Amino acid sequence: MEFNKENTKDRLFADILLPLPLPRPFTYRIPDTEREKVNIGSRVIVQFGKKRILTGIIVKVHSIEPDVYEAKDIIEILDDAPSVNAFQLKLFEWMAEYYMCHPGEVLNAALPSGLKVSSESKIQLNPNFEDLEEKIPFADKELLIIEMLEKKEALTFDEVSLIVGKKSGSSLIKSLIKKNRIIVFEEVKEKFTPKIIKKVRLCPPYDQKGNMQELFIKLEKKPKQTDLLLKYIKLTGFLENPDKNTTGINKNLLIEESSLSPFTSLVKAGFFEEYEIVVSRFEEDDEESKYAEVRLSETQQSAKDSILEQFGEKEAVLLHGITGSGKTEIYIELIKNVLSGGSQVLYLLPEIALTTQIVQRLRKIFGDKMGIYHSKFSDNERVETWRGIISGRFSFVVGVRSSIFLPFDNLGLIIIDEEHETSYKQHDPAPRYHARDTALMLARMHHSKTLLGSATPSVESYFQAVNKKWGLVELTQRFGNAKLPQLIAVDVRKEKRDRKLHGDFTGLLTQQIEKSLHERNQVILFQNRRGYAPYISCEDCGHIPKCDNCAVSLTYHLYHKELRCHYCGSHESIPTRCEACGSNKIKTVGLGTEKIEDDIKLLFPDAVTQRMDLDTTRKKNSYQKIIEDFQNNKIDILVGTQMVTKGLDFDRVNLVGILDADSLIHFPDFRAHEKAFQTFTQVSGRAGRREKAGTVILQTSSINHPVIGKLLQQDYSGFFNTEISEREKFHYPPFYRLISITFKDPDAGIASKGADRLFGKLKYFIPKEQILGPEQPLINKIRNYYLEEIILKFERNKANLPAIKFKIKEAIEKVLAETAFKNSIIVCDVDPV
DNA sequence: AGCACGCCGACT
DNA sequence: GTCGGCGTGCTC
Repeated sequence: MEFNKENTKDRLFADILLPLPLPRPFTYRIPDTEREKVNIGSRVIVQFGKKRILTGIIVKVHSIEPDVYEAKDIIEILDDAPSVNAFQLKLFEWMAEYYMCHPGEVLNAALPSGLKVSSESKIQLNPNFEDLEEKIPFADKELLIIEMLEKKEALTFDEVSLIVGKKSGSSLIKSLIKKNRIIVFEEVKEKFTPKIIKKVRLCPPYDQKGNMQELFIKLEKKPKQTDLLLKYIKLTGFLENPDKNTTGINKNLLIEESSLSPFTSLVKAGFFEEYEIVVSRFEEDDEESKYAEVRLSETQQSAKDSILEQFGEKEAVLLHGITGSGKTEIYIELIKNVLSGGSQVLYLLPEIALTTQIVQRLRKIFGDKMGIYHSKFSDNERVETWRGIISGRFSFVVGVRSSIFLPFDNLGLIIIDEEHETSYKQHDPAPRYHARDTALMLARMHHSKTLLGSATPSVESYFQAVNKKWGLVELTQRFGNAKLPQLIAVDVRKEKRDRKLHGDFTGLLTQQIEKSLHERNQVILFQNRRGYAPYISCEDCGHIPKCDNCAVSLTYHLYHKELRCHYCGSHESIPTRCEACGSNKIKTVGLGTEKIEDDIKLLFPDAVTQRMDLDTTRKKNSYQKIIEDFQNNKIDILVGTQMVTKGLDFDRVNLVGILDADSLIHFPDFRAHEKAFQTFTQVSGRAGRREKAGTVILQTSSINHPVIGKLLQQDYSGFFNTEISEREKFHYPPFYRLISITFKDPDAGIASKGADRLFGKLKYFIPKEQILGPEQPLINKIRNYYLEEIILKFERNKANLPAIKFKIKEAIEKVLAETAFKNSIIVCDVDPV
């Protein structure tokens, strides 16, 4: 409902949603000067508290004057047209309610920081300063600052520190304020800065071809300037087509390395003019974009038809297609359909997949209609994508988790690729949302359809499909003639008995690696653990070094020569002697990617081995570099973590080794089997992309484990059936919904007491058998906070969850209000992954 | 979340 | 005696 801003003489107020963890919007007065610009969804600048300046969003306009407090004025309305639309506001609200957080936290996660104004504290001389008798003494450094302010008018705190040194900066400022010599003010500025390039063109009348002769005569005795003019003519093609002068030329293209002075003379003489234009940070195609042709196979075509047909009655369809079955082409064709119908498309991908080949491929097809939203993008680039959607420049966005927040107003299709990926769930700061589930809600709001794709669907999604809530399309053949890899499990225990083990490598695996290398093929080795060894231990007393802040053993990193904590990132040097008993017999236990890399280099000294994990890909382009090297056959053996399981399609990989299947399978979590099945299937998919079938070797000590069995047969539905009955039996998703509540406190006793207290409150409205815990999680201390966990289980569609969530929040507030728990933090995670 | 106002220890 | 520790409560 739009408030009639013309027909009222009343004072107008706006409820402003602020990007803070506060329960409700705040009411500000709209100054008469801003009345015309008032729109729901527009950004405003307001003062919040004594000095904070924030960007908020107008969520309501009304004329009800608050009676218990004086509403402050909105400082400025930043937008002429809303930056946030009604769909988004509705989605934010839904997320806050569903994920048990504050709407402001959702807003904070949603708005790219380039859309928030920042304010910076600056100092200036106090105009009212009077010291006629000059009796106030100033220190030398203070005088220095005053001198600077007389020249520059205003300085930031950082600038002050630069002048007088880092330590004394703030104390000098304080002292000057005290002496009334300076005052502090807040400078507000938009963070987004458009990209501007400097251009050059000929001034009239020389923009006419006929006047060229005259110009050359004028420059007769100036060879440098003549050269520059000739260069301009040559680069622009001015003589062939004088219209080219209107678009001019990039200044730095004209100048290049040469001296500026001939150019400056030409400008001064009025022959050239310099001007600036605002350009996009993204490349633009000049050609009228015509979608490149993609030819679907018969199977793909019928899959596509089936998807469209099922969209007729269902809001979502799950595309279950084995690795290499050609899902991407189907997506592309569907996207084309929707785009030509005039609707928008969102294509969600996990972070790592976005860095790979797929984006270039889509770019070739969709050209500049396609926007990208990626966490490695700068703020300015993100704002351009955001604005590009509002302006209609982008009707199709490929993006990561957070792209569900973009200002779509007419979605026709959302594609969630690699639907099972757990990285779609945000863990740490609130909102702890799942992009897949949120996208389904977003689609519903737009009356749009959702296509979920995976080779190994999550149990939850597959359950929706087999229960006919969603449509289901299955692709069981690899595209073209590509063969499925052959999976072999090797019993590590048996090999150990038979003394066939080479360190951590079974006889079969070493043989196969040798064979692959000999055939000039490539090998991928997977180990889901980075570092050299998960921990080190003293051979004499068994002591294991632990992190001081977290309840985990420290991982041994050979390359950096340190022990590191994978939870808080702290590190220390490797001890030469046991810190408990002084023995120097310290051994490494278990294996990580570093050790595998090391051992492989010893076993196969002639092969080029590269490691790919968090530690080798931290730098911006290192991931890309490794991929390229691998693609160009500069690497024979690639050793890596999860990272090697995603979207790497290389023809020459014919062997994949899974070093230790057991650690994933036996991980203490109800989703461990699912995760193991998915991960192993995904890595296996890297082997053998063409006619030749690849080989996957799986080293395990639990050769008879059912998950291994299903995996070897690549029997997804068999796996699903076993898994789903376990889930039903033990009351887990998808039959039950989970909410995890973590109680954190720097004191272990208080954490435990607090969790008990919360439990006591919860049991009044939640049946006891639906509350698990409180219990210490496996890792019971992270970053110096002790953890206690309570898990709540609610039978699907039976409980009134919104009401229960409300009561949970009340209970939490009550507990936190007790003084004993003043340092405690309580975190709710809805649908934890 | 951040920032101010407010009450107790080690220093110019 | 003050500077500064962070504890509590509020922000339209």
